[in-house]
Amino acid sequence: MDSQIINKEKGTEAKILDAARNIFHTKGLAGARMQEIADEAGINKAMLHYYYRSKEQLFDAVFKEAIGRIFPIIVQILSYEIPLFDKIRIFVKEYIRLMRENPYLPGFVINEITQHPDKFANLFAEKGIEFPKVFYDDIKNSAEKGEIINIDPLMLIVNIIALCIFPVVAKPVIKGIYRLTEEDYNDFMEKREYEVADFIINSISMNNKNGDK
Amino acid sequence: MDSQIINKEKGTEAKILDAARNIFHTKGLAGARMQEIADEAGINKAMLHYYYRSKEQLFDAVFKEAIGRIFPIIVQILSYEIPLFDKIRIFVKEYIRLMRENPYLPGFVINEITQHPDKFANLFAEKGIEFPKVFYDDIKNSAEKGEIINIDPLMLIVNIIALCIFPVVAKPVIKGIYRLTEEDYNDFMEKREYEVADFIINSISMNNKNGDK
DNA sequence: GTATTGACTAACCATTTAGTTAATACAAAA
DNA sequence: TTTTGTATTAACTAAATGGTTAGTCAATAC
Repeated sequence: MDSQIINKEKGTEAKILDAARNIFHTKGLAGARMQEIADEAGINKAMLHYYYRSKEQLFDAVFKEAIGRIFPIIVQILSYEIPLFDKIRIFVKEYIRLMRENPYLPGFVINEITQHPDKFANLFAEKGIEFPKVFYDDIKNSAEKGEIINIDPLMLIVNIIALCIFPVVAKPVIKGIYRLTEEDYNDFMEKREYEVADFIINSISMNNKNGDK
Repeated sequence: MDSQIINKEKGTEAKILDAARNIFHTKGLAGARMQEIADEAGINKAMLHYYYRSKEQLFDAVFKEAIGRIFPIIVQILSYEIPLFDKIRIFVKEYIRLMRENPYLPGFVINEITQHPDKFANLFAEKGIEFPKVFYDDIKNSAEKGEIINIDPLMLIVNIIALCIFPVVAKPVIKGIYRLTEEDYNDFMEKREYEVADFIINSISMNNKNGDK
Protein backbone atom coordinates (compact mmCIF):
# COMPACT_ATOMS: atom_id res chain seq x y z
CA MET A 1 0.00 0.00 0.00
CA ASP A 2 2.17 2.80 1.32
CA SER A 3 5.27 1.04 0.06
CA GLN A 4 6.65 4.14 -1.61
CA ILE A 5 6.48 6.17 1.55
CA ILE A 6 7.88 3.79 4.13
CA ASN A 7 11.51 3.21 3.38
CA LYS A 8 12.47 0.78 6.10
CA GLU A 9 11.01 -2.49 4.83
CA LYS A 10 11.72 -2.48 1.17
CA GLY A 11 11.47 -5.62 -0.83
CA THR A 12 14.71 -7.38 -1.62
CA GLU A 13 14.58 -6.51 -5.28
CA ALA A 14 14.34 -2.80 -4.49
CA LYS A 15 17.12 -3.07 -1.92
CA ILE A 16 19.33 -4.63 -4.57
CA LEU A 17 18.58 -1.90 -7.07
CA ASP A 18 19.32 0.80 -4.50
CA ALA A 19 22.62 -0.80 -3.60
CA ALA A 20 23.53 -1.38 -7.23
CA ARG A 21 22.78 2.24 -8.01
CA ASN A 22 25.09 3.45 -5.25
CA ILE A 23 27.94 1.22 -6.30
CA PHE A 24 27.62 1.52 -10.06
CA HIS A 25 27.19 5.28 -9.97
CA THR A 26 30.35 5.79 -7.95
CA LYS A 27 32.57 3.03 -9.34
CA GLY A 28 31.22 2.36 -12.81
CA LEU A 29 30.57 -0.99 -14.41
CA ALA A 30 34.17 -2.13 -14.48
CA GLY A 31 34.96 -0.96 -10.95
CA ALA A 32 31.87 -2.39 -9.25
CA ARG A 33 31.92 -5.78 -7.54
CA MET A 34 28.88 -7.98 -7.14
CA GLN A 35 29.94 -8.85 -3.60
CA GLU A 36 30.12 -5.19 -2.70
CA ILE A 37 26.63 -4.60 -4.02
CA ALA A 38 25.35 -7.55 -2.02
CA ASP A 39 27.02 -6.25 1.13
CA GLU A 40 25.59 -2.79 0.56
CA ALA A 41 22.15 -4.32 0.17
CA GLY A 42 22.69 -6.50 3.26
CA ILE A 43 21.87 -9.73 1.46
CA ASN A 44 23.52 -12.76 -0.06
CA LYS A 45 25.31 -12.41 -3.36
CA ALA A 46 23.24 -15.19 -4.90
CA MET A 47 20.19 -12.96 -4.61
CA LEU A 48 21.63 -10.58 -7.16
CA HIS A 49 21.61 -13.38 -9.68
CA TYR A 50 18.25 -14.63 -8.48
CA TYR A 51 16.63 -11.29 -9.29
CA TYR A 52 18.80 -9.90 -12.07
CA ARG A 53 20.52 -12.95 -13.58
CA SER A 54 23.86 -11.31 -14.33
CA LYS A 55 26.01 -8.32 -13.54
CA GLU A 56 25.29 -6.95 -16.97
CA GLN A 57 21.54 -7.12 -16.54
CA LEU A 58 21.73 -5.52 -13.13
CA PHE A 59 23.87 -2.81 -14.60
CA ASP A 60 21.43 -2.30 -17.45
CA ALA A 61 18.62 -1.75 -14.97
CA VAL A 62 20.66 0.94 -13.23
CA PHE A 63 21.77 2.50 -16.48
CA LYS A 64 18.27 2.65 -17.95
CA GLU A 65 17.02 4.29 -14.81
CA ALA A 66 19.83 6.86 -15.03
CA ILE A 67 19.05 7.70 -18.63
CA GLY A 68 15.43 8.04 -17.62
CA ARG A 69 16.39 10.56 -14.99
CA ILE A 70 18.64 12.73 -17.07
CA PHE A 71 16.85 13.14 -20.34
CA PRO A 72 13.07 13.30 -19.83
CA ILE A 73 13.42 16.38 -17.63
CA ILE A 74 15.32 18.17 -20.33
CA VAL A 75 12.68 17.21 -22.82
CA GLN A 76 9.86 18.30 -20.57
CA ILE A 77 11.13 21.74 -19.61
CA LEU A 78 12.38 22.55 -23.06
CA SER A 79 8.94 21.81 -24.47
CA TYR A 80 7.11 24.46 -22.44
CA GLU A 81 5.51 27.15 -24.54
CA ILE A 82 7.05 30.17 -22.88
CA PRO A 83 9.44 32.89 -24.04
CA LEU A 84 12.96 31.73 -24.81
CA PHE A 85 14.69 33.60 -22.01
CA ASP A 86 12.24 32.30 -19.43
CA LYS A 87 12.75 28.82 -20.71
CA ILE A 88 16.51 29.14 -20.40
CA ARG A 89 16.22 30.47 -16.87
CA ILE A 90 13.92 27.70 -15.72
CA PHE A 91 15.91 25.01 -17.44
CA VAL A 92 19.26 26.09 -16.04
CA LYS A 93 17.97 26.38 -12.53
CA GLU A 94 16.12 23.08 -12.50
CA TYR A 95 18.84 21.19 -14.27
CA ILE A 96 21.65 22.35 -12.04
CA ARG A 97 19.50 21.54 -9.04
CA LEU A 98 18.81 18.07 -10.39
CA MET A 99 22.49 17.44 -11.03
CA ARG A 100 23.44 18.64 -7.58
CA GLU A 101 20.91 16.25 -6.06
CA ASN A 102 22.41 13.37 -8.03
CA PRO A 103 26.04 14.38 -8.24
CA TYR A 104 27.33 11.07 -9.55
CA LEU A 105 24.63 10.71 -12.17
CA PRO A 106 26.07 12.77 -15.04
CA GLY A 107 29.60 11.44 -14.72
CA PHE A 108 28.31 7.91 -14.57
CA VAL A 109 26.16 8.32 -17.66
CA ILE A 110 28.78 10.11 -19.73
CA ASN A 111 31.38 7.59 -18.79
CA GLU A 112 29.38 4.52 -19.53
CA ILE A 113 28.12 5.94 -22.80
CA THR A 114 31.71 6.62 -23.81
CA GLN A 115 32.56 3.03 -22.96
CA HIS A 116 29.57 1.47 -24.72
CA PRO A 117 28.22 3.94 -27.28
CA ASP A 118 26.30 1.19 -29.09
CA LYS A 119 24.29 0.20 -26.02
CA PHE A 120 23.33 3.80 -25.50
CA ALA A 121 22.18 4.25 -29.09
CA ASN A 122 19.91 1.22 -28.78
CA LEU A 123 18.45 2.24 -25.47
CA PHE A 124 17.91 5.74 -26.70
CA ALA A 125 16.07 4.59 -29.80
CA GLU A 126 14.14 1.97 -27.85
CA LYS A 127 12.92 4.44 -25.25
CA GLY A 128 11.95 6.81 -28.02
CA ILE A 129 13.65 9.70 -26.30
CA GLU A 130 14.18 12.59 -28.60
CA PHE A 131 15.67 15.95 -28.02
CA PRO A 132 12.89 18.54 -28.17
CA LYS A 133 12.83 20.06 -31.59
CA VAL A 134 10.69 22.80 -30.08
CA PHE A 135 13.67 24.30 -28.32
CA TYR A 136 15.81 24.05 -31.39
CA ASP A 137 13.14 25.93 -33.31
CA ASP A 138 12.70 28.48 -30.51
CA ILE A 139 16.31 29.44 -30.89
CA LYS A 140 16.20 29.45 -34.66
CA ASN A 141 13.11 31.64 -34.72
CA SER A 142 14.39 34.06 -32.13
CA ALA A 143 17.57 34.41 -34.14
CA GLU A 144 15.69 35.02 -37.37
CA LYS A 145 13.43 37.58 -35.74
CA GLY A 146 16.50 39.35 -34.45
CA GLU A 147 15.57 38.85 -30.81
CA ILE A 148 18.88 37.17 -30.18
CA ILE A 149 22.15 37.08 -32.02
CA ASN A 150 22.61 34.75 -34.91
CA ILE A 151 23.76 31.46 -33.42
CA ASP A 152 23.60 27.83 -34.45
CA PRO A 153 20.97 26.33 -32.11
CA LEU A 154 23.11 23.25 -31.53
CA MET A 155 25.98 25.47 -30.47
CA LEU A 156 23.81 27.23 -27.93
CA ILE A 157 22.24 24.04 -26.61
CA VAL A 158 25.59 22.39 -26.05
CA ASN A 159 26.83 25.53 -24.30
CA ILE A 160 23.86 25.51 -21.96
CA ILE A 161 24.25 21.84 -21.08
CA ALA A 162 28.00 22.22 -20.65
CA LEU A 163 27.58 25.06 -18.18
CA CYS A 164 25.07 23.05 -16.16
CA ILE A 165 26.75 19.68 -16.09
CA PHE A 166 30.49 20.25 -16.20
CA PRO A 167 30.93 21.82 -12.77
CA VAL A 168 29.13 18.84 -11.25
CA VAL A 169 31.14 16.25 -13.14
CA ALA A 170 34.40 18.02 -12.41
CA LYS A 171 33.63 18.76 -8.78
CA PRO A 172 36.73 17.08 -7.33
CA VAL A 173 38.93 18.81 -9.88
CA ILE A 174 37.54 22.23 -9.10
CA LYS A 175 37.72 21.61 -5.36
CA GLY A 176 41.26 20.36 -5.71
CA ILE A 177 42.58 23.18 -7.83
CA TYR A 178 41.01 26.01 -5.90
CA ARG A 179 41.25 24.37 -2.48
CA LEU A 180 37.53 24.80 -1.92
CA THR A 181 35.87 23.24 1.09
CA GLU A 182 32.64 21.35 0.60
CA GLU A 183 30.83 24.45 1.80
CA ASP A 184 32.68 26.73 -0.63
CA TYR A 185 31.75 24.41 -3.42
CA ASN A 186 28.11 24.34 -2.39
CA ASP A 187 27.93 28.11 -2.24
CA PHE A 188 29.52 28.30 -5.63
CA MET A 189 27.04 25.88 -7.14
CA GLU A 190 24.10 27.61 -5.55
CA LYS A 191 25.18 30.86 -7.12
CA ARG A 192 25.40 29.10 -10.45
CA GLU A 193 21.75 28.13 -10.29
CA TYR A 194 20.85 31.66 -11.31
CA GLU A 195 24.08 33.19 -12.60
CA VAL A 196 24.57 30.69 -15.39
CA ALA A 197 21.31 31.79 -16.97
CA ASP A 198 22.48 35.42 -16.82
CA PHE A 199 25.71 34.43 -18.46
CA ILE A 200 23.92 32.71 -21.32
CA ILE A 201 21.28 35.36 -21.84
CA ASN A 202 23.89 38.10 -21.73
CA SER A 203 25.74 36.32 -24.44
CA ILE A 204 22.89 35.92 -26.89
CA SER A 205 21.04 39.15 -26.20
CA MET A 206 21.04 41.75 -28.93
CA ASN A 207 21.55 44.99 -27.07
CA ASN A 208 23.53 47.29 -29.31
CA LYS A 209 25.84 44.68 -30.70
CA ASN A 210 26.49 45.29 -34.36
CA GLY A 211 24.56 42.34 -35.69
CA ASP A 212 26.33 40.39 -38.39
CA LYS A 213 29.92 40.37 -39.61
CA MET B 1 71.27 9.70 -30.74
CA ASP B 2 68.26 10.50 -32.86
CA SER B 3 66.13 8.30 -30.66
CA GLN B 4 63.48 10.94 -30.18
CA ILE B 5 62.97 11.46 -33.87
CA ILE B 6 62.86 7.92 -35.16
CA ASN B 7 59.72 6.29 -33.88
CA LYS B 8 60.02 2.77 -35.22
CA GLU B 9 62.49 1.28 -32.78
CA LYS B 10 61.35 2.50 -29.46
CA GLY B 11 62.72 0.96 -26.34
CA THR B 12 60.53 -1.52 -24.53
CA GLU B 13 59.83 0.81 -21.65
CA ALA B 14 58.48 3.45 -24.01
CA LYS B 15 56.41 0.90 -25.88
CA ILE B 16 54.84 -0.16 -22.62
CA LEU B 17 54.03 3.39 -21.66
CA ASP B 18 52.46 4.05 -25.05
CA ALA B 19 50.33 0.94 -24.79
CA ALA B 20 49.38 1.67 -21.21
CA ARG B 21 48.37 5.18 -22.18
CA ASN B 22 46.07 3.89 -24.91
CA ILE B 23 44.41 1.33 -22.71
CA PHE B 24 44.16 3.34 -19.50
CA HIS B 25 42.88 6.44 -21.29
CA THR B 26 40.07 4.56 -22.96
CA LYS B 27 39.17 2.02 -20.27
CA GLY B 28 40.29 3.60 -17.03
CA LEU B 29 42.20 1.97 -14.20
CA ALA B 30 39.50 -0.52 -13.26
CA GLY B 31 38.65 -1.47 -16.83
CA ALA B 32 42.21 -1.96 -18.07
CA ARG B 33 43.85 -5.40 -18.11
CA MET B 34 47.58 -5.95 -17.83
CA GLN B 35 47.41 -8.65 -20.50
CA GLU B 36 45.71 -6.25 -22.89
CA ILE B 37 48.41 -3.66 -22.33
CA ALA B 38 51.09 -6.28 -22.94
CA ASP B 39 49.40 -7.38 -26.16
CA GLU B 40 49.06 -3.79 -27.32
CA ALA B 41 52.75 -3.28 -26.67
CA GLY B 42 53.57 -6.56 -28.38
CA ILE B 43 55.52 -7.91 -25.44
CA ASN B 44 55.26 -10.33 -22.57
CA LYS B 45 53.13 -9.46 -19.61
CA ALA B 46 56.04 -10.03 -17.26
CA MET B 47 57.80 -7.06 -18.81
CA LEU B 48 55.16 -4.72 -17.46
CA HIS B 49 56.14 -5.78 -13.98
CA TYR B 50 59.81 -5.80 -14.85
CA TYR B 51 59.68 -2.12 -15.77
CA TYR B 52 56.84 -0.80 -13.65
CA ARG B 53 56.47 -3.31 -10.81
CA SER B 54 52.68 -3.18 -10.49
CA LYS B 55 49.54 -2.14 -12.28
CA GLU B 56 49.18 0.75 -9.90
CA GLN B 57 52.66 2.10 -10.60
CA LEU B 58 52.17 1.77 -14.33
CA PHE B 59 48.90 3.61 -13.97
CA ASP B 60 50.53 6.33 -11.91
CA ALA B 61 53.07 6.91 -14.67
CA VAL B 62 50.25 7.37 -17.18
CA PHE B 63 48.22 9.52 -14.84
CA LYS B 64 51.07 11.84 -13.98
CA GLU B 65 51.81 12.31 -17.64
CA ALA B 66 48.15 13.16 -18.27
CA ILE B 67 48.06 15.74 -15.51
CA GLY B 68 51.24 17.17 -16.95
CA ARG B 69 49.57 17.58 -20.31
CA ILE B 70 46.35 19.16 -19.17
CA PHE B 71 47.38 21.74 -16.64
CA PRO B 72 50.71 23.31 -17.57
CA ILE B 73 49.26 24.57 -20.85
CA ILE B 74 46.45 26.30 -19.04
CA VAL B 75 48.93 27.85 -16.71
CA GLN B 76 51.19 28.97 -19.49
CA ILE B 77 48.64 30.65 -21.72
CA LEU B 78 46.79 32.25 -18.86
CA SER B 79 49.99 33.85 -17.67
CA TYR B 80 50.67 35.85 -20.85
CA GLU B 81 50.64 39.58 -20.36
CA ILE B 82 48.10 40.50 -22.99
CA PRO B 83 44.64 42.05 -22.91
CA LEU B 84 41.94 39.92 -21.32
CA PHE B 85 39.88 39.35 -24.43
CA ASP B 86 42.92 38.31 -26.44
CA LYS B 87 43.89 35.95 -23.69
CA ILE B 88 40.46 34.37 -23.69
CA ARG B 89 40.52 33.96 -27.45
CA ILE B 90 43.93 32.34 -27.50
CA PHE B 91 43.18 30.12 -24.56
CA VAL B 92 39.88 28.85 -25.92
CA LYS B 93 41.28 28.11 -29.31
CA GLU B 94 44.41 26.38 -28.08
CA TYR B 95 42.66 24.44 -25.38
CA ILE B 96 39.88 23.11 -27.57
CA ARG B 97 42.50 22.11 -30.10
CA LEU B 98 44.52 20.32 -27.45
CA MET B 99 41.46 18.46 -26.19
CA ARG B 100 40.48 17.43 -29.70
CA GLU B 101 43.96 16.06 -30.27
CA ASN B 102 43.71 14.02 -27.08
CA PRO B 103 40.00 13.27 -26.95
CA TYR B 104 40.20 10.69 -24.17
CA LEU B 105 42.45 12.77 -21.97
CA PRO B 106 39.94 15.01 -20.17
CA GLY B 107 37.44 12.24 -19.48
CA PHE B 108 40.19 10.00 -18.20
CA VAL B 109 41.56 12.64 -15.89
CA ILE B 110 38.21 13.77 -14.53
CA ASN B 111 37.14 10.22 -13.97
CA GLU B 112 40.22 9.05 -12.18
CA ILE B 113 40.34 12.16 -10.03
CA THR B 114 36.74 11.52 -9.03
CA GLN B 115 37.70 7.96 -8.10
CA HIS B 116 40.86 8.88 -6.18
CA PRO B 117 40.67 12.53 -5.13
CA ASP B 118 43.40 12.03 -2.53
CA LYS B 119 45.96 10.81 -5.05
CA PHE B 120 45.25 13.84 -7.20
CA ALA B 121 45.68 16.26 -4.35
CA ASN B 122 49.08 14.79 -3.53
CA LEU B 123 50.29 14.79 -7.11
CA PHE B 124 49.05 18.30 -7.60
CA ALA B 125 50.85 19.58 -4.56
CA GLU B 126 53.97 17.57 -5.33
CA LYS B 127 54.21 18.88 -8.89
CA GLY B 128 53.70 22.38 -7.56
CA ILE B 129 51.08 23.12 -10.16
CA GLU B 130 49.05 26.14 -9.34
CA PHE B 131 46.28 27.85 -11.17
CA PRO B 132 47.57 31.16 -12.46
CA LYS B 133 46.53 33.91 -10.13
CA VAL B 134 47.38 36.33 -12.93
CA PHE B 135 44.28 35.38 -14.84
CA TYR B 136 42.13 35.58 -11.75
CA ASP B 137 43.45 39.08 -11.18
CA ASP B 138 43.00 40.03 -14.84
CA ILE B 139 39.33 39.31 -14.52
CA LYS B 140 38.99 41.04 -11.20
CA ASN B 141 40.76 44.15 -12.45
CA SER B 142 38.81 44.31 -15.68
CA ALA B 143 35.62 44.06 -13.69
CA GLU B 144 36.66 46.79 -11.29
CA LYS B 145 37.68 49.08 -14.15
CA GLY B 146 34.30 48.51 -15.73
CA GLU B 147 35.75 46.93 -18.85
CA ILE B 148 33.64 43.83 -18.30
CA ILE B 149 30.56 43.12 -16.24
CA ASN B 150 30.90 42.39 -12.58
CA ILE B 151 31.52 38.65 -12.33
CA ASP B 152 33.20 36.38 -9.82
CA PRO B 153 36.46 35.36 -11.51
CA LEU B 154 36.03 31.74 -10.45
CA MET B 155 32.60 31.71 -12.06
CA LEU B 156 34.00 32.93 -15.34
CA ILE B 157 36.98 30.59 -15.27
CA VAL B 158 34.81 27.55 -14.66
CA ASN B 159 32.50 28.65 -17.47
CA ILE B 160 35.40 28.94 -19.87
CA ILE B 161 36.79 25.54 -18.99
CA ALA B 162 33.35 23.96 -19.12
CA LEU B 163 32.72 25.27 -22.62
CA CYS B 164 36.08 23.95 -23.80
CA ILE B 165 36.10 20.53 -22.20
CA PHE B 166 32.52 19.34 -21.93
CA PRO B 167 31.82 18.86 -25.63
CA VAL B 168 34.92 16.69 -25.88
CA VAL B 169 34.09 14.60 -22.84
CA ALA B 170 30.48 14.19 -23.89
CA LYS B 171 31.25 13.52 -27.55
CA PRO B 172 29.42 10.18 -27.77
CA VAL B 173 26.40 11.65 -26.00
CA ILE B 174 26.18 14.59 -28.37
CA LYS B 175 26.73 12.40 -31.39
CA GLY B 176 24.11 9.97 -30.16
CA ILE B 177 21.43 12.51 -29.36
CA TYR B 178 21.76 14.55 -32.50
CA ARG B 179 22.67 11.67 -34.78
CA LEU B 180 25.85 13.42 -35.88
CA THR B 181 28.35 11.65 -38.07
CA GLU B 182 32.01 11.85 -37.16
CA GLU B 183 32.34 14.54 -39.80
CA ASP B 184 29.42 16.55 -38.44
CA TYR B 185 30.97 16.39 -35.02
CA ASN B 186 34.35 17.51 -36.33
CA ASP B 187 32.83 20.46 -38.15
CA PHE B 188 30.96 21.37 -35.02
CA MET B 189 34.09 21.28 -32.89
CA GLU B 190 36.08 23.24 -35.40
CA LYS B 191 33.48 25.97 -35.31
CA ARG B 192 33.70 25.97 -31.55
CA GLU B 193 37.40 26.78 -31.66
CA TYR B 194 36.51 30.38 -32.40
CA GLU B 195 32.80 30.69 -31.58
CA VAL B 196 33.18 29.76 -27.94
CA ALA B 197 35.39 32.79 -27.38
CA ASP B 198 32.75 35.00 -28.98
CA PHE B 199 30.14 33.48 -26.73
CA ILE B 200 32.18 34.22 -23.63
CA ILE B 201 33.27 37.70 -24.63
CA ASN B 202 29.75 38.60 -25.65
CA SER B 203 28.59 37.57 -22.26
CA ILE B 204 31.01 39.63 -20.21
CA SER B 205 31.30 42.66 -22.48
CA MET B 206 29.80 45.92 -21.24
CA ASN B 207 28.21 47.39 -24.35
CA ASN B 208 25.13 49.31 -23.37
CA LYS B 209 23.98 46.91 -20.71
CA ASN B 210 22.60 48.87 -17.79
CA GLY B 211 25.36 47.99 -15.39
CA ASP B 212 24.15 46.98 -11.97
CA LYS B 213 20.54 46.11 -11.34
C1' DG C 1 87.29 -17.85 -21.93
C1' DT C 2 84.53 -17.26 -17.96
C1' DA C 3 81.57 -14.39 -14.97
C1' DT C 4 78.16 -10.87 -14.73
C1' DT C 5 74.41 -8.20 -16.07
C1' DG C 6 70.15 -6.59 -18.32
C1' DA C 7 66.37 -7.89 -21.22
C1' DC C 8 63.15 -11.12 -21.90
C1' DT C 9 59.89 -15.43 -21.86
C1' DA C 10 56.95 -19.44 -20.58
C1' DA C 11 54.95 -21.41 -17.05
C1' DC C 12 53.16 -21.04 -12.82
C1' DC C 13 50.75 -19.33 -8.42
C1' DA C 14 47.41 -17.05 -5.46
C1' DT C 15 43.54 -14.41 -5.37
C1' DT C 16 39.53 -12.39 -7.03
C1' DT C 17 35.27 -12.58 -9.24
C1' DA C 18 30.95 -13.73 -11.68
C1' DG C 19 28.01 -17.17 -11.59
C1' DT C 20 25.87 -21.97 -9.95
C1' DT C 21 23.94 -25.38 -7.00
C1' DA C 22 21.93 -27.92 -3.49
C1' DA C 23 19.87 -27.52 0.67
C1' DT C 24 16.73 -24.95 3.77
C1' DA C 25 13.34 -21.67 5.70
C1' DC C 26 8.89 -20.11 5.24
C1' DA C 27 4.44 -18.90 4.00
C1' DA C 28 0.32 -19.87 1.60
C1' DA C 29 -2.70 -23.24 -0.35
C1' DA C 30 -4.92 -27.66 -0.21
C1' DT D 1 -1.05 -31.40 8.35
C1' DT D 2 0.88 -31.91 4.14
C1' DT D 3 2.14 -29.87 -0.04
C1' DT D 4 3.93 -26.51 -2.96
C1' DG D 5 6.22 -22.60 -4.64
C1' DT D 6 9.04 -18.66 -3.49
C1' DA D 7 12.89 -16.58 -1.08
C1' DT D 8 17.31 -17.15 0.83
C1' DT D 9 21.76 -19.00 2.12
C1' DA D 10 26.37 -21.33 2.37
C1' DA D 11 29.38 -23.58 -0.26
C1' DC D 12 31.23 -24.33 -4.49
C1' DT D 13 33.17 -23.82 -9.47
C1' DA D 14 35.46 -22.07 -13.39
C1' DA D 15 37.52 -18.44 -15.43
C1' DA D 16 40.07 -14.28 -15.22
C1' DT D 17 43.63 -11.59 -13.42
C1' DG D 18 47.69 -9.50 -11.07
C1' DG D 19 51.87 -10.91 -9.91
C1' DT D 20 56.08 -14.24 -9.40
C1' DT D 21 59.69 -17.35 -10.65
C1' DA D 22 63.08 -19.98 -12.79
C1' DG D 23 65.56 -19.88 -16.49
C1' DT D 24 67.31 -18.39 -21.50
C1' DC D 25 70.05 -15.43 -24.28
C1' DA D 26 73.07 -11.92 -25.89
C1' DA D 27 76.09 -8.43 -24.86
C1' DT D 28 79.73 -6.70 -21.80
C1' DA D 29 83.33 -6.95 -18.21
C1' DC D 30 87.25 -8.98 -16.45
